[in-house]
Amino acid sequence: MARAATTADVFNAIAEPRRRELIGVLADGKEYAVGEVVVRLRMSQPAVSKHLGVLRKVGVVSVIKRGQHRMYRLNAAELKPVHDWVKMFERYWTHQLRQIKERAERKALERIISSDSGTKSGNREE
Amino acid sequence: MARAATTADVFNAIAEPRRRELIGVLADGKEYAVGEVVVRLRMSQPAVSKHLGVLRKVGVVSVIKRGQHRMYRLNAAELKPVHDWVKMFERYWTHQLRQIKERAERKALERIISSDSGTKSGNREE
DNA sequence: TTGACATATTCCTATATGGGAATATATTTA
DNA sequence: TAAATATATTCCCATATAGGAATATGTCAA
Repeated sequence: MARAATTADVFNAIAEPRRRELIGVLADGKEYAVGEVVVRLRMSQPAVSKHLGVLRKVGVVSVIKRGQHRMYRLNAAELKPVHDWVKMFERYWTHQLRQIKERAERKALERIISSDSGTKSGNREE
Repeated sequence: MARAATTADVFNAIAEPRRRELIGVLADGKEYAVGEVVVRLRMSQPAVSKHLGVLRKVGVVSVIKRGQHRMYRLNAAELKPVHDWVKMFERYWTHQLRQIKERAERKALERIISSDSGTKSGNREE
């Protein structure tokens, strides 16, 4: 099997740096025409259109026609799955002092345990 | 140019669902041998090794040899860039009531504006 | 209608993938 | 030393890219 499509889910869609930049432009919640994004990011127009297309397929942006322009708007709620997933690890870098303390305690505990029964690399249950 | 390598950065590395599952196993902070992961996720051993290899290249996991085992441990701090980036959009889905109210206000404002000067799709500065 | 403008789509190509199968490389044990 | 065990690596291939260039499509204005 090949790599999953960029349009497979939000995680794949935002893996591309240019697309994150794109989202960054739309981050103020206002709507932008393709041409505006082209100017701001100094990308080619087809590139912008394609990237916006990917983001639209996963729902991260939405479009409405207005005259000859297509106005793109961020649909930030679609980024929530990413936030939810990575939030699980928040505690690893917040509260640095508490974290350092806990790590020290854990190491001390490991020392005590390993001076106990040996190295058999036991079956960590199951 | 082709798509960026999965080892290019954390965003690309975690785009693959199996790798997020892998990280999920290591999420308790303990160290795991490859074989343990193979059993827990019911993936083939080469697949696990390869995925762990990707995660190691971007620094999300670290390895130490212990006997004939390679013990993998999560290096959660490397996920912080993802957290930092997506945190910018937190406000869009928290405080739902406030959010709904703001959206209503915005729409009302837009109605007022559009009944004003027309559709010229003005140059949003710059 | 014709032309100017805004955007999307198609065609191209080098590149990397993920998975399965087979195999190589340790390391422990008998 | 040889077998067993744990893990990594290689080879294979179908698939999808991202970007540039060219072009198609759609919309407004004269």
